[in-house]
Amino acid sequence: MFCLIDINNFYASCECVFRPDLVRKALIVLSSNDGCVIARSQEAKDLGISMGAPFFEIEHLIKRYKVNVFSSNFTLYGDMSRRFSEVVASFSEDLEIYSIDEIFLKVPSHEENLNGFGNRIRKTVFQYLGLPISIGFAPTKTLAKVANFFAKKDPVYGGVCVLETQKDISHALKILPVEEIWGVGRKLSLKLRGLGINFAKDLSEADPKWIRKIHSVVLEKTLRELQGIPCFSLETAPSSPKSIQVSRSFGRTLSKTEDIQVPLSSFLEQGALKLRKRGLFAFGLYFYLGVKTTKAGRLFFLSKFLVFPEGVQDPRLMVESVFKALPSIFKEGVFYKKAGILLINLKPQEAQLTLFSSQAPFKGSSDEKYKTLFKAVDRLSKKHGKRSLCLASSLSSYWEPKRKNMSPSYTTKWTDLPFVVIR
DNA sequence: TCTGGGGTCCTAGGACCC
DNA sequence: TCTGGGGTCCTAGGACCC
Repeated sequence: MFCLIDINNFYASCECVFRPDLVRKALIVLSSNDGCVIARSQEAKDLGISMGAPFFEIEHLIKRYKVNVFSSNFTLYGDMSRRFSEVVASFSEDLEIYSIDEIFLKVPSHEENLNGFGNRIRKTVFQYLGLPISIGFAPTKTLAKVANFFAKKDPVYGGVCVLETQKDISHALKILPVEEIWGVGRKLSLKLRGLGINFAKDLSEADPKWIRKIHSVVLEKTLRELQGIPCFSLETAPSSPKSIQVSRSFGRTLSKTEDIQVPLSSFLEQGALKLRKRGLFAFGLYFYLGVKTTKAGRLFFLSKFLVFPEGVQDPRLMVESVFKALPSIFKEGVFYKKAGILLINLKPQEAQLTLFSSQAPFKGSSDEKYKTLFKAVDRLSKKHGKRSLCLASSLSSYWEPKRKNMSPSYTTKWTDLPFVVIR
């Protein structure tokens, strides 16, 4: 059995821990620049304040109902999240930290009373951290998400919902709207509804092969998970990130080079810090600027990609390269709203000078020889980050073995390259 | 006027190879 | 003149998650 533990209204609940007087009051947390709503207490949700709503649009509600407003404090939330996982880890060794406020758990085999187990976790987390949580139990991760949904929405469960029997599962799927399924987003739910799949039950009863054909293998897995067949396993080992991003909206428009350089270098500094903390080097980096378009709220992004064939971790080096390349996307007189950097191709060690080799057979003239070599360099360049240097090349002749049991042999001669090839 | 920030993964289609 | 079939790799774009 899987179990999904989720903190209710996480950011809002974190703020309440330090302001107990605000428990059971309407409270919201705003994004950076206090632009829009990113978390709401239950009472704020009940007032009709929606997720992601721009602050100016709900200002009248804030005033009328005296809603408590907080700017976000991600350092605090990150710290609470870490403590949350420490407490939960004392209940089971097999756990996956899925997000800042969610943890998947494999239920230890000796736990027979799931409701009791769930209530013990709830009590402990509240006692140690003051955070309210919801818990869902089920045979697959997707179904545990479903169980968690009901544990949170329906007060009859008291925060713990167990979906174990076929009857309970079937009943839950019958009333769960398709867009509430884990992995089914806005677009997909519209598509599914168009096909007459309105509830989770409909998806679970569809033909898996057909679902794969009309959408993807992932949705097929989701379908099987709804049937109780586990397709997504617990990812217990914390994985190394594949990209690191730092970005911000400015809150006002910027149009001078120097004004853009300040946030960019700060982002690179923060990105580099994250790299160092994890012992990673970036072999590529994007930086981008967002310009407001005529369409309300829409941004258009200009970006530039830089390659670091030997890997970077040093922020000064990154800043230098980015500033140098900035004019290629920056224009005087344009008003920028947002900027960011994205570090990719992250690897644990600084690259050594590596020699790559490639072999390609050919017969014939000297022209063909160079053609073959160019091709080999091209292939290597593509394979190893689009920039490589052809330092040397050799030609080998092949000799048939003269006797049985003898391996074929090669003689190698280094060629005189007329020039060095840089790609 | 004012609209977040940080991730992952899949697919389609083209280029290329044998 | 006839013109297969199977594979890999890469990229852009889209969708999803919190």
